[in-house]
Amino acid sequence: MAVTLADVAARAGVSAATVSRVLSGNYPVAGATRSRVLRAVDELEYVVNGPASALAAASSDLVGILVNDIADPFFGIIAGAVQSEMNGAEGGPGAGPRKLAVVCNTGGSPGQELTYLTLLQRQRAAAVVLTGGAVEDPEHSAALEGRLRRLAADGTRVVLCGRPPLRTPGERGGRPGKPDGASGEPAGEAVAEAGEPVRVWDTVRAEEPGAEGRRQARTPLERRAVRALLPEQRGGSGEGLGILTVAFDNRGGARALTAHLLALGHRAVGYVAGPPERTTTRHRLEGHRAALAAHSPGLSAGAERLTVHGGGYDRGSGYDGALELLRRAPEVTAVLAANDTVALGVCAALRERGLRVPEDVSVAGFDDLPFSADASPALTTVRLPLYEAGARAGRLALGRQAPPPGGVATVRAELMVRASTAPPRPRTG
Amino acid sequence: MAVTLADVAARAGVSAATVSRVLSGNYPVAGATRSRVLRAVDELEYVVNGPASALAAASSDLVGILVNDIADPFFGIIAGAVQSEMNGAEGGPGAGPRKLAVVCNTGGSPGQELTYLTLLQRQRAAAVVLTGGAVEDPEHSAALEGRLRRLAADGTRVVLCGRPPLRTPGERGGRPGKPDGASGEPAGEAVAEAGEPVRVWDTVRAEEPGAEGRRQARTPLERRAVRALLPEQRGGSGEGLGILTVAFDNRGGARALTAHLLALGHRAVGYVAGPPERTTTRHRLEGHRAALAAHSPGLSAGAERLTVHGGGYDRGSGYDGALELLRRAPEVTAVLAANDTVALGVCAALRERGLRVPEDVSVAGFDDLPFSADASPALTTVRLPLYEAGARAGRLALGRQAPPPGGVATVRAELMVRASTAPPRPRTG
DNA sequence: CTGTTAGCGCATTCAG
DNA sequence: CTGAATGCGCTAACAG
Repeated sequence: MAVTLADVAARAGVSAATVSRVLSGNYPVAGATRSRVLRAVDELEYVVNGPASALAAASSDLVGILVNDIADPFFGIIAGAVQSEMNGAEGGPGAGPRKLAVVCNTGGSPGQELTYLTLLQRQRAAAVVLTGGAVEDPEHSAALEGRLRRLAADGTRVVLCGRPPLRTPGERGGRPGKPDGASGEPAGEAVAEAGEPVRVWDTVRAEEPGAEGRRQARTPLERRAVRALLPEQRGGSGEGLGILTVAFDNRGGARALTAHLLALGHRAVGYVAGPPERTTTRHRLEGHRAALAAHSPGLSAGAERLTVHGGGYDRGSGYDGALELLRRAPEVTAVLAANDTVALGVCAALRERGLRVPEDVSVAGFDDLPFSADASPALTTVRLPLYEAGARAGRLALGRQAPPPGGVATVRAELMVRASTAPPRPRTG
Repeated sequence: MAVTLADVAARAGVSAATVSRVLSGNYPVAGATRSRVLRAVDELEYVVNGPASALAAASSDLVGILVNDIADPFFGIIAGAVQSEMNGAEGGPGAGPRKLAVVCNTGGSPGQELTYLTLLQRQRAAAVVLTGGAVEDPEHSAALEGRLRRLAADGTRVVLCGRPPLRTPGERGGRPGKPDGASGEPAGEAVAEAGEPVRVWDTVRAEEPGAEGRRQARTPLERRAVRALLPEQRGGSGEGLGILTVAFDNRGGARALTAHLLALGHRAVGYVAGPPERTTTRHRLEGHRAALAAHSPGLSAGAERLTVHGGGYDRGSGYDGALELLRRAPEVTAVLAANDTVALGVCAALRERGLRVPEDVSVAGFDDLPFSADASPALTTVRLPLYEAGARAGRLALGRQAPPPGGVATVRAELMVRASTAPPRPRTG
């Protein structure tokens, strides 16, 4: 039904191979032939058959981006950044060999996440980018890790963006690896120190993209031999297979934020956190607690009671969480939120209870989403360079940028002090 | 490198054909053989090669969802709904033949839109869903239409969701078609009448999905014959090729909203609209003007001056637009916004100017996004059943639901009166 | 520079 | 019910 290469070849009076060559553009073709072919392509409105092409070349131009919530700007910004890198890649005329960057919405469900990875593996995706916090259930972690390793082993580039790196073999059962210094150290100071700033790398264009790590076994026989093995025998540990990570310094950011509140004089600081099983939630909470502990053991002890976990990172969770917090600890003079969206919900709840922000209660968010700056009052928050991180993840996924040392880049978080935080009101009476 | 069907077959001691059959599940296989195969699949962690499968079967399991702004919940809700339909489809055990629903972010750019459609066509996507308003540039419309018709002709299901149907041949150069009664009639009444309510259809499961309209020419010879023709000779007009539409009653909704304001007593109603070239903007504006005209010619005449076009459907546009509006027409007692997000920006700007909502100025949005109900004040708006519309679009894209009569379903808009609108303050002096 | 020749991995006849 | 054979449309050697 659809037009094929052969049709174009016939119309241009050349062989199919020649057509293929002008379209891929990676092979010398005479100018005259070239334009003749191009014209035929145009006249016939020919569009390459992706599946056939992928089959023959053993590579596809699909890049999957997994997000936890497609309606959340946090992911929108990252995903958009990843996509923008795909386009900038090669702007050849005609049917430029652009990558098809697509986003898959897992809704935060581990099952969906796995399903999408399988689907992408089936499509032999060129790369997969997993964004946002991971769920920490051990069973799921193992399954996820397996899938990712298999993907990587099959030549799909895997990049994590905004989630911690995969645990290394030495840490089985423990916490995720922390290859840089941005993790759970004593943390006496308030400023976030990140492993590696967002440096501008020389864009290392691979001359033959996709030809680096793939196809370990070249001849058919070798391949068969490898395939006869069971998975355990095949893969090795999977380390060094090139699962890259662009991590956020959530701990450092939260620490800075809490330190800011403490410096203002707050002592009863509530925390409306995200769902407990997510890495992002845990890391931010750890940073918060670290700052409290650094200030005084007493504050640290009371932290548990002042923490409320919401069901998600949405406004509703913030609203509900704030009400619960006020019920549990009406004395709070400041509330930290899981993120900016949650913070807005917190503000709404506070206002409804007749409390002014920041006069009665200070509120702070996280992420510095676009709306935070012009909310009223403007939100004090922690800025994460979401776009830059996403762009970098995109470049790593394309192999257009050298991997960071150790495969992990931690991206700096920056405290943004705005109008929603102020010193606590002096006690009257 | 990756495991293949043949490997599984070898390990299970059967032929490749048999493995293929147990995996597709659409062919009788002995129970014993079946389980043996399944075990081999499991042991080898076999994952079907999508490209190969797609090539052989001439069909893929990719479904593309195009959105204008991935960071906008409006699209998030619709896209999420479409995706949810993909999963519910067939929950077979093992590697269930789920569709890979994937969202592509055009950023509202016509060029990107076309690029993505080409990419999806290249992948031989099973279906494509275009969501949200279209850009009305004639050149782009023509190009877009061409692409869609070719997609449809190639067997890809095309569904429009939240945008008007493709113009019919009789209307070349004119407005998009309006097959139902919800368009630009005199509009004397305030209530939105939609073409067809969101009825619950009997879910018509096609026994052999994908086997309906495709493969018009069965034998190789027939196909060659067809392909030898030029596109113009090939496609026909493209009408009846099954480009389905789930349209929103933007006009009716806007009319109802403006009527509500007029009924409250407002006479100076400002409008912070979206970008002028988008269908959604135009339709909502038309509904607004229709309601003004229905009330009195005088109001209609002044409408132009009270309309400000923003650069997008985001908060910033609302903020800027409101400031511009106040500069141009400080007498406004009510402001309509392009959508809820814009409305929030409008509120922020008004507050900053010292105007209270709704005491000094009433504000209303559009769409009824989740945050609108618990904004402060709660936003008066027009509810569009985004999730239902997306779900329906998903079912249509899968061929799981009978197409609406005429290929177009218009979805009702419902006025939601909340706290952000009130009667205008009586003039003092 | 260009044509010819083999597959890529799978679905699907057609025989058994 | 199962196996062998064929071809989907394209790319990648390998000759010319």
